[in-house]
Amino acid sequence: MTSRARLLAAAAALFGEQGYERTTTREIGERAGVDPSLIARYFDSKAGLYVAALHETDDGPPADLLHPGRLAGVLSRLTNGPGPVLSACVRRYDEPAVRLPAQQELQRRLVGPLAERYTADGGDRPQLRAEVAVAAFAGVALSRSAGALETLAAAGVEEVAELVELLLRALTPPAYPGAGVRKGLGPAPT
Amino acid sequence: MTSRARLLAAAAALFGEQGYERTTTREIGERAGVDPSLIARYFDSKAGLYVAALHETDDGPPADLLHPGRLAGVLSRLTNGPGPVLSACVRRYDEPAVRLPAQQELQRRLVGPLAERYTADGGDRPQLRAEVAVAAFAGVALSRSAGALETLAAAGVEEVAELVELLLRALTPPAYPGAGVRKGLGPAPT
DNA sequence: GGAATGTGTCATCATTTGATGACATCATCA
DNA sequence: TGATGATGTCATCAAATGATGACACATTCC
Repeated sequence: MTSRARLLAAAAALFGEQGYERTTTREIGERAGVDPSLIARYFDSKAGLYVAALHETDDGPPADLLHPGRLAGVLSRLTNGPGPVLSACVRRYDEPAVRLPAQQELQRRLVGPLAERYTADGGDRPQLRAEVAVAAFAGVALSRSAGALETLAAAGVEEVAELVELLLRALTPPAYPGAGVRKGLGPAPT
Repeated sequence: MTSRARLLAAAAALFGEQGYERTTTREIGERAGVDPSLIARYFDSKAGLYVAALHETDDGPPADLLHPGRLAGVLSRLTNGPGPVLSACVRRYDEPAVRLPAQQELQRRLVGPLAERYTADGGDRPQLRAEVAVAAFAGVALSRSAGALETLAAAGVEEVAELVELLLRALTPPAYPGAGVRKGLGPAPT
């Protein structure tokens, strides 16, 4: 594997585990087995490497979080760390060169698909509900990997996914008070 | 106001706005109008000041997040920033001297009361559900102040509180699939 | 008055971090 | 062979940051 690719992989992993600011270029170089100065050569700067690494963790076409199995899939993929995209949801990045691309990825991968589903289901403010849903999901996923909530951190992926699914479904229009009819929600989770 | 108190207030504000790591002692000193070296005198270290500031933002006896009005209250108090306690939920603090106290405050102020309510309501794993609820709430609150989710950041407190209440209520036992009976949940939010 | 204690001011240190440039090494190709 | 460009190695810089100690000033108390 080329040094450039090694740097990219190491950066994606470390940014995902620790976030942008707490990851140092020296650390990236060490994990990649590559001199850190090569970061400047191939990506200009740490911020450039971050942006490049963002697309590295991309896993195919974005799927709805409520798509069967997707929730558990995303959760289990985050056992090694929160991932750069979800971190961007909660953190305040000072450098715009970092914040903007992360924001776009967030919208494209998670918020967008959910907003489509909510729109299709009808009801008010689908975009807002989608963002609340993603924010809540991010909170759970990040808390789980942060470890401050011990029971949550120790719980299994299945268990957590089940509860989060309840959360996300609560935001679909039928759950609004007064709208009593529940659409088909698929089989009840075990 | 004494210099010590000024430092404490400035620290509580800045730690809340930016988190622990991104807040520098010089910044705290500047906002407090006090020489940063006094931090070492009164609180030993930056970590010591953080722990002291944690209790500074304490607002009376901890109340259940589902207590009427409390949700909007907490949310509106966070307009200036996420607050140190919620940040601790999602972030991975390396220094144990910082992580442990923050973790305790989190449990005492937010998770504990919710767990009590969930326990009283019956159902499985009240502690886990309480932690998921707090994590989801933290995600929404932090995302709102982080600004990466634009619609959420622009939405009013009332609107957001209403949606978050839906989330939290979805975790009470009656919302589990198969348990169709809804207990009295109080008046439906407007 | 004078010691003692508390409080504020300043200079400075050691470390970390992102970035840069000089130089060596190697591959490709004419 | 020798030139050219890509790639790797190393030393080093400038800035930021937490921490520390020396010193001055004030207040209190005997």
